[in-house]
Order: sequence, then C-alpha cells, then structure tokens
Amino acid sequence: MVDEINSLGREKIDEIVANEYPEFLIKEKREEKHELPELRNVHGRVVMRMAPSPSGPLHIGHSRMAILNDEYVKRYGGELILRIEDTNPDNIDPDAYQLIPEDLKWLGVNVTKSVIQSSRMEIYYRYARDMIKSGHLYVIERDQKYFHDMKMKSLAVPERNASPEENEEKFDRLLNNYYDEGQAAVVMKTDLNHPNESIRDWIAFRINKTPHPLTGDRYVLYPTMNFSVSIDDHLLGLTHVIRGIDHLVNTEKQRYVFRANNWKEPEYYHYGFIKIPDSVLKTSTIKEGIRTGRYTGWDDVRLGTLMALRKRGYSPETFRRYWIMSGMRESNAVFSWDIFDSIDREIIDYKSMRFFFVNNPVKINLENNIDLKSHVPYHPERPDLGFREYDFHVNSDIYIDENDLNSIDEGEYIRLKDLCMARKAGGKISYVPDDGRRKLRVIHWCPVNSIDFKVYRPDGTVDSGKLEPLAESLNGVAQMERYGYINKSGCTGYYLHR
RNA sequence: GCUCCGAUGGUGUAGUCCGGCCAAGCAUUCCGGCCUUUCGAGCCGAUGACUCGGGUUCAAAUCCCGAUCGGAGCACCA
Repeated sequence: MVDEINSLGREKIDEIVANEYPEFLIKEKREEKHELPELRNVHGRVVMRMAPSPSGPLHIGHSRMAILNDEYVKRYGGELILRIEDTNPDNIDPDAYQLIPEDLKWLGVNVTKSVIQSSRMEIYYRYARDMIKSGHLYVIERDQKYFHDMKMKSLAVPERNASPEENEEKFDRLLNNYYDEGQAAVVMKTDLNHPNESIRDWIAFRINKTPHPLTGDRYVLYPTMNFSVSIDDHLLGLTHVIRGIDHLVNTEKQRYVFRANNWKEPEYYHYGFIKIPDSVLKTSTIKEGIRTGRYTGWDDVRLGTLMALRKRGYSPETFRRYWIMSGMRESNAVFSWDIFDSIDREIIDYKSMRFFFVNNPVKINLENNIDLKSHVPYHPERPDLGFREYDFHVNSDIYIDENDLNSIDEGEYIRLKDLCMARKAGGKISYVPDDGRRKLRVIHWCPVNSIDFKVYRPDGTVDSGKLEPLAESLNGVAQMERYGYINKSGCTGYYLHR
C-alpha cells in the first residue's frame, strides 16, 4: 500500500490530496514558544547554584548563567545558591562581594542562600584529609614542571605511591606553612592513562601566600576550583549544574571526586559561548581603565557591565527574555544587540513618556503672526498620562536641530511636530498657516526656555542640546522623539537605544 | 599536536533524543508598501537556511560513517 502510494510521485499525490482531502491542506499557524527545555531527573525540588569569582561586578555574559539557573529554580521550586569562589587571593576585588549580590538582585534573581568559599577552608581540609586516608589524594614536593612532564608521559611521580600516613604528614606541613609557593601541592589521583592529559592527576591544593581580603594570612593552602567545587556541589546538595562549555573538561575532572567518594553526581548542562560584540567586558581591562581615568567607574556607559546597562535604562526583564530565548545550546553564538534592544523596546515603550530633545540646537524665529499653542500627549497611545502644553506668542523663537535645518530644501514645507506648518525660505524656517496638507516632513523642536541637556552615548560620544521644560522634573526612561530612548537623571541622560 | 564539543537564512532560535504532520516555524535585521504630526509603536509583503560527501530506509534537518569548518580545554586561574 505504502509502496503503491509512494510510486505515484509527489505531484500526483498532491493532486489526489487536493481533490479528495482538501482539509489536510489547511495549515495551522504554528505558535512560537520560547521556553527552556525540561531538566533531566527532576524529583520535586531542585538545588542549583551560581558560582562567580569575585573579580568584579557581573557583566552581561554572567547574566546568562544567573537567569538560566534562576528560571529553573522558579519553575521547579527549590534553592538557588550564590557561591562566591574566592580561593585564588590573586584575583579578588573586595568590592565584588557587595556588587555581585546587588547585580543579581537588580536582575530579579532570587538567591535563597549564599556561601563564600574562603569561609569554608576547614571543610575542604577535612575532606582532603579523608581523601588522603582513602588514598585518593597525595602530596608532591616537586616543582610543577617535573610533575607536568611526568603526567604528559602517563608516568607516576614517586610520591604517588606514598602511604596515606606519609601523605598526611606532608599535608600537615603544607597547612603549617612549611613550604614556599610552588614547592609542594596536593594532587587528585585520577587516571594517568586518560587520553586527555589535563584530566590525569590534577592539582587539588596549592600554596598561595598573597593575603586574602577576607581571611588575611590565616591560610596559605588553597583548594583549586576543581576541588572546592566538587566538595561544595556535593555538600550543598546540588541536583543540577548549568554553566558554560568552558567547564566541560572541569566537569570531567570533578566527576573523579564524586566517584572517589561514592557521591551522587548532579546533572550537568553546558551552554555555548556567546560572543558579545561592541562590548568591553574583560575585568582586567575595565579595572585598568578605571585606574587610569579612561572610564568613570564600573558603571561607565561604554562598558558591558550590568551596572552600566542598568544606568542606561535597560529593563531587567529584557535579560531574562533574551536568555530564555537563547536556551542552553552547546553551540557558540553571537549576541544580538538588535534583538536585545527590540525586546527592551517592547517592554518599555508603553511606559515611556515622550519628550523633545534637540541635539545641535540652533535658535530660529518662527515669524508667526498669530499666537500658537502646542498640545501633545505624553504618550501617543495614552492620553491618560496627560499633555505637554506650550504657548507661543507672536514672533517666537524656538530651537531646532541644525542637521534638520540643513536637510530641508529651500522652499520646502515642513511640519513642526504638534505645533504648526512652516516653510524654508532664504535659509530660514518660518511659520505658515496650516492648510491641512499631509505627508510633510516632520521635525521636532524645543521652546526657548528649554534646559541644557547632555546625553552620554555608549560609543563614548556626548550629545548636548536642549530638553523641553516639562521634562526637567522627570527622571527615568523616556523616549526623545526622533532620537531614541534615554535614561534621564537630572540634567544628563544616558542613551539606551533607538 | 592531543582531548572533547559543536554546525538550521545576515543574526538568534524551533525541530534532531523517538525518521514521515518540515516543500522547515518564530523573532530580529535588511528591502518594498501601508498607517502615523517621532526616525518609536502598529499593519501588509518580499528575500533568505538544514556545512559537504557517502551510507541505511519506501521516506533523512533528524540515524550511521567520513571530510570540512568553528570553538573550548591541554594552569599549582575560575
């Protein structure tokens, strides 16, 4: 039967279907849904975590892991742990301990519990001691090159076979500050024949004598991320871990700790890299920029930090929708400011009041022979918000954008938005009575008593011009007609997007 | 070089696990038009993709093999 039908050929089949079963040709419009996929092995509540290192505040890239984890905890219920990973004293900005939670709060991420790894050192030591006793950890007293060369060749260093007692003795020496940096380390025993050299016996603890911002010089032996993460993921009861593909190999390493202790492993997910164009994100670059005065601070609008994006007026909801839309694919992608801004516009448009901001202002006289009145709603679709009203007596001055002035042809009729018709003659724009004609070019304007206003753009340029008086007392996100959305704060504004 | 991962229009995604409803959906951008006293919003339309080559099958974006391209890791960083 099937063979018979298939042998008919596409056109013949279409013909038969069209004649005899026309109802099959009606296509339902498929709904688009941007939902995150279900997680594997969810039994009731989930426990998830975000694990930033405190090297600075969060940037737009970090917001992905925060949103993804938060979304799932919101969906299934459970705990969302913020774990600050500060086990490398060389890479800590003390301010980050405050800034990170503030960023998360602004994003609407509901952290139910916070832990700081540097306050859990005794826990790591205790588990290390246990794992030394069970033969999973050993201490080397060698420079790293020797150790590294040996494992590249799948060879065991002699210490690998030392007795637990011997290792514990050395471990105590490590704890008691007996060695200099680089002279000794604690190693996780994995598999020297693993095809991926970096997964073979990896370093679990190393010496670092840089004073720690929180614990000072109390400790000199710090766990590496792969060790402390494994211990904490287990102890905190993580059910699901979502992080970037840069951790793919780390996940493999951490599994050895779980297996060594017979612990139940969380479900792991890794999302791909996102290239974020036109953004300064690198913490070291930003820090250096702030130090040299190139940037005004972490919230400089030229930066891609959440602080900067917040200052420009982005809605936290935009981040959420964007990252949910991006999902958890392992393939790399390019961040789209177009899409991001479009989402943001959708969110803010309805609640943004409209104003006139004239950039590059030039004063002109309207030469109006009658009094004029402008009566404009604060929002074109929302008369409930009220109206902006300005009165103009005979021969009023107004400001218009010099670029507008120059782009109007001699003799051309234009419309000054919500004010009157005008015509360019002899290089000047003058009032003409409204004859009701349509489709004229529309330009905006500002009354002479407008305030001086500056707008800082993310590309580093600054627009300065005139802002209509009724906008003076209002702060927050507003739309400057024919210019774009800005976030206003006093006499300055920050450019959001078109 | 070694190990691992990935590949759907310009961009982002849906579909891939469990082959047929996919002659491939949605969003965004660009282009054309409408509407509009904003360059915002809205409406209509158009262009545009399953990396390539084999294989399996009645049937492949989907399964298998290979190639190509891209990415990550190869730290006593996270």
